[in-house]
Formats: sequence, C-alpha cells, structure tokens
Amino acid sequence: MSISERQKEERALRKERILSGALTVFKTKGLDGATMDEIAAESGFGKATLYYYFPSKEDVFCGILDRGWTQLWESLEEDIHSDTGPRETFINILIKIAKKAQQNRNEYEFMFNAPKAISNIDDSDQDWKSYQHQLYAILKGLLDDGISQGQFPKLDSDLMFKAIGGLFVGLIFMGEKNKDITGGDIEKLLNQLITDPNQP
Amino acid sequence: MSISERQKEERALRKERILSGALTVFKTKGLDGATMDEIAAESGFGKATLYYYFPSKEDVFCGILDRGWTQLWESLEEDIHSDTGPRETFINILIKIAKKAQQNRNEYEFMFNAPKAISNIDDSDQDWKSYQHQLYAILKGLLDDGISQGQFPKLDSDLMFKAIGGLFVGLIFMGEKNKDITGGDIEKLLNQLITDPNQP
DNA sequence: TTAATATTCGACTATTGAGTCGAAATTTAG
DNA sequence: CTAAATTTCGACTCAATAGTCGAATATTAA
Repeated sequence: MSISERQKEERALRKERILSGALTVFKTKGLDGATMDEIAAESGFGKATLYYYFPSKEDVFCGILDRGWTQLWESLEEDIHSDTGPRETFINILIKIAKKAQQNRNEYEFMFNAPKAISNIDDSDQDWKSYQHQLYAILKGLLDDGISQGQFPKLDSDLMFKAIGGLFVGLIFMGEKNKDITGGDIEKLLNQLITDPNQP
Repeated sequence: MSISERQKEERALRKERILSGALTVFKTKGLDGATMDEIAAESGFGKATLYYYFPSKEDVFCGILDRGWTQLWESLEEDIHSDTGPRETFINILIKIAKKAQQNRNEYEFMFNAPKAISNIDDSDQDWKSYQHQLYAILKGLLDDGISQGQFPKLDSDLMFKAIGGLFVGLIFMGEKNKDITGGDIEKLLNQLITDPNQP
C-alpha cells in the first residue's frame, strides 16, 4: 500500500500550483523581495505546507527552473534531431523558443534572467543547468557548422554566439511594452540581421 | 567660514571610495546579498560613517548609477553633436560605450543590469534615469534617421532597437570569459550583422 | 470503524541586517 | 589654546523573514 498513482499526480499538481504562485510573486517582488509567506498566500497554502513540498526557498526557485528547462528541452528535441541544414535548424530553434517565451513570458524571463542573480552553492549539480548547457552546446554547434559551411558570415563563433544570444534575449525581453512580436517578425529579423552570404 | 573647497573635494573623494567599495561588494554578493557592514569594511569605514555620507543603502546604490551615467553621457557628447551621418554616429557611440564598458566592466555591468532588479519608489526622479533616457532617445533617433535614409535595413525601428540593444549587451556582458573584445571586433560585428543596404 | 498515513497550518524561534545613538576623536578657525 | 564644527564608529534597536514545531484535520486501506 504505497502511494497510489493518483496521489503522486495530485502531489505533483500541488507542487505546480506552488511554483506558479512563486513565479507570480517573484515577478512582482523580485527574487529577494519575494517572501515565503507571500508565495504561500498566492498559491493558496499555509506557509508550513510549502515546506512540506519544498525543503527551502531555493528549492522552490530551482523547481521553476527545472520545470522550464526540462519542458523547453523536450519540446525542442524534434527540431534538434531534424536533418535540415545547420542554419535552418538554428533559426527554427530560436523561433520556437521565441514563441514559447511569448506564451509564458514570466516563466521565460525568469529562466533567462534569474540564474544570474544567484551566487549560491549550486556546483552545477542542478538538473536545469545541464539542460541549459546542452541547449547552448547544440546551438553553438549548429553555429559552428553553419559558419564552416558558409551559411553565416565568417566570424568568430564565440562572438557570434554572444551577439545572437544577446540579440535574442533583447528582442524577447527588453522593453516594457507587450506588443507581441510575431514569429514572422523574429524570422524576418534573424534573416535580415544575420545575413546569409549565399543569398545575395 | 563655510566648508572650504578642499573639504568639499575630500568629502567627494570619500564618497567615491564608498561607491567603489560598494561596487566590489555588489559584484560578489549581488544587490541584496551585499550588506552595509560589508560595504563599510570593504571601503575602510565604520558602518555609521557610511550613513554620514549616504542616507540609505538605496542612495549608495543610486550613487553608483548617477556617477556612471553622468560620466558616460559627458564622454559621449562630442560624438552626439558631431555632424557625421546617423549610421556612423550610431556605430561610433556604440563602439565608445563598448570601450568604456571594457575598461570598467563591473561598473557598466551594474549600470546595465542592476536597475532591472529594483521595484522601489523611484518615480523617475533619479538623475541617472534621465541620462539613460536621453541616451536611449538619441540612439533611437539616430536609428530612425538612419533607417529613413536607407542606411539600415528597412525594419521597424523599435524592433531594431531592441535587437541591437540586446546584441550589444550580450556582446559585452555575456559569458564569464574576459577575453577582451577589441573595438575592431565590435565594429566588424556591427557592420557585418547590421548590413548597410547601400554597400553591396 | 479504526488505525495508520498524508496533508495542512498558525504560532513560534532564531537570525540577519538596515538604520540609529551618543559619545569620542579629529580638524578647523580665531 | 580653545571652542565650534566635522568626521568617525561600535554597540544597540527593531523589523522582517526563513525555517521549525506540534497539534489538528483529512484521506486511505483493511
């Protein structure tokens, strides 16, 4: 008579609920401004209950990142393993991330910005970090291949990666306005700004 | 027998010392992680002395931003008022900022990233904010002009501004490596990535 | 029904850190 | 030299908040 499947699911659902509440509070109050009391109130539990599901505030925090990066990674796998050329794959992935980021802006803003604001004892033994690194490695690889195949301007790929990464983050997250950027906009921008030397 | 000129200067110097110490602590501990005790220790004063020079922690914080944005603004004025075309002026300014950012990386990282981490009662009555806005307005204007003169790709200038802003920040601040990007690199990247339709 | 198990929670504790206080040391000016 | 003004500071207060405790409630399984 161990825990039933349904019990597991409900527990997971409650965890989700807490993570959502936490995200809301983090968004409005910032990482340190958010208190466990507020998160508890927002998610509809007593504070002590939070600690029944998560051992610490930091674990709530990492829970959000884990969920986000895992989901993102999974949703990208088909694109990653497609057999289109590096340039197309690269751009497809960026567009897909952009779309997901627009649908869940708070979550993605958190995923992309929050980690910088930590200096804790997380010697990269966090799940989300491995997903993040894998994704970055894939993108870097596509960029390298694309450059060597002449599909991108011939530039140092590290530099290019930084530039595109920054460009991308700026595009999605900069500015208060929520005038939605369409997938088309992003595609156009990427194609305009990252010129393909083969297409004159 | 009011305060002498020398006294004023020394006081300003002590303030500088405190700001530098604060910057060091902010860099290692983060905005909220940094304590006034640490800042005091780092800058070589007792804590109470800090409060003799700055009324609150937030004022220390804003002091750094004020100093940074004011200096940056002043150092850019000649470029802003030069009579080169919009594209060239635009790129010159970016290159200049990049160079300054490399010389004072901590300060500039703080200037560009820290403000996001605040949600306080600073209804834009801060000096630094006005300098920041002015600078952004100038850049936006140059971009608009450049686009209408056909010196940039024909794209929505808001979008373009976000993209270039992000690209720039990514280029300077992303990645842990401190392999210095040369001014030449940046110029090359800007010219490669932001293609000039007139130069085929 | 009943006992074990799982879940919930408000009140409490313990720590941390911003800002204050009043007194001491130093500098200035006459 | 002396008194006023300036500068310095360690010790203290006080509020905020992460995390704990033990008891209460709800659910499950037999």
